[in-house]
Amino acid sequence: MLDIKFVRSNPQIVKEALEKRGASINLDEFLELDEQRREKLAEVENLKNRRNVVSKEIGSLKREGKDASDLVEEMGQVGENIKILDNQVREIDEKMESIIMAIPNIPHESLPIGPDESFNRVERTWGEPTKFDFEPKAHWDLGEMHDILDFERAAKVTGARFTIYKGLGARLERSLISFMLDVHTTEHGYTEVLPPFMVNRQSMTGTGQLPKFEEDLFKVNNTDYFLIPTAEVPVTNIYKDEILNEKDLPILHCAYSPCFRAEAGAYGRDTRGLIRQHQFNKVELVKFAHPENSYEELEKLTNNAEKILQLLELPYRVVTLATGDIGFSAAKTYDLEVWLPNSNTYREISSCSNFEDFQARRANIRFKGDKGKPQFVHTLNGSGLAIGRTTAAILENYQQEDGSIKIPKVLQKYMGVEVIK
RNA sequence: GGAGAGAUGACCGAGCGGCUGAAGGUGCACGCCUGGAAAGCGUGUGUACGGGCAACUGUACCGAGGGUUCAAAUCCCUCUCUCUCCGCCA
Repeated sequence: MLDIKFVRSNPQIVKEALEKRGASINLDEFLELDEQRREKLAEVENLKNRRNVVSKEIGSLKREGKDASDLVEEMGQVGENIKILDNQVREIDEKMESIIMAIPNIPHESLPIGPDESFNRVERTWGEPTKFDFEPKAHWDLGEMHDILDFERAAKVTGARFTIYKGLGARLERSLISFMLDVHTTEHGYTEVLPPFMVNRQSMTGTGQLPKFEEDLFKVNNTDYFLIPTAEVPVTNIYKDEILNEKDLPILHCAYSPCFRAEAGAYGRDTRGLIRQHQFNKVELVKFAHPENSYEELEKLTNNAEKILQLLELPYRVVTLATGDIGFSAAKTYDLEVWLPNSNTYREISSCSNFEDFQARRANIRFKGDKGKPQFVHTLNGSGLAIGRTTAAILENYQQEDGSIKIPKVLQKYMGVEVIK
């Protein structure tokens, strides 16, 4: 969420930011409530002060054995008034809360401005789109050909948008998980975490999935738990309500988890293959950074994710999301897009974002140095990478004319074979 | 699932109706001491919100939410979490 003081003193900046995003929020109502709240607060605090002072008087009078019944009676009335005002303040608080929790983050000034993804800016391209002197097959066809991906039986076991990995397919998926975690922990300095795959409502609110996007989540029946849509949620919330030591920043975590997404509103899109599933695997990178250098940390994090694609020798490009395409909680996002030969296009395989203090304020994650007050940390995260889409990219980019699939050099020791045929 | 114990500041830990924002300790910061360090000594050290240019000041906060009371960390109720024992179990 945004800083209420900032909203109060810079309403124009906030309005412009919301406009760039294409979000509509009734900010004036919020500001009006804020004013009302402060009035009521002053009133009730005066009464409470009176109560505190008089209660002490009553105490000393009683100790001296004197009569205090006048004061007691007066305080009875004051107590009633306090109760009424407290309720009014709470009502206003709730209204303000529901408004500010629905306000998205303010986009960073470096973003291209525009209403949709066509305004995204390509920053750089690595490698060349893979060339074939035959018609490249789709990864779902390759998967079924080698009997390593089974979509039909998964539909029988569960439903649409689920996959059974089999044999070397399962092994490829597992190899990618291990490979990515190994690179990030040994070469990039991240500490591995294996978090819970379900979280409570508070955690979902902390990172910004709730209250606005409940329909995108799977909720576990008879509990208040949700299946995580990304490891970002449990890992970011590790330090919820904590004050970190400034010296420990930045804190770097990487985590493997399955991800569960309802994909509401995606009917008919990407219905074939591994691209859009209700359950997929992902290795996530999460950082807790000092506000002074969080944008440098974003560059590094993006580079860390890119490194995986480079080691796998998969062609990709880096794109800065435009103001209208960026996620609710993010201030700036780089998408990494991998080349998929069969669809003849780049597809998102990682999304690396700086949330600044937006999530930290919601989840109450702060740091403190030797001097000075606690401040909110900046949180960042990025996929490093989405495993299912990586598998798809490998199948399509590494396919041979006879349908066999070469295994990228760095994966061969994990796979135990050099080719799937 | 059954029985019991507990949740207090960065951390440990006292307090169990009013004089407690909270003893004591640890940690941390600053100063003294030292050639330098350790030890020792001294001083300081909560958060949020409101008001004030500021010094400062008001309110709230002792797991969360309700209640009793003139007054609650302290009494009552509900919930959450942690620990111990029993049962069950990968």
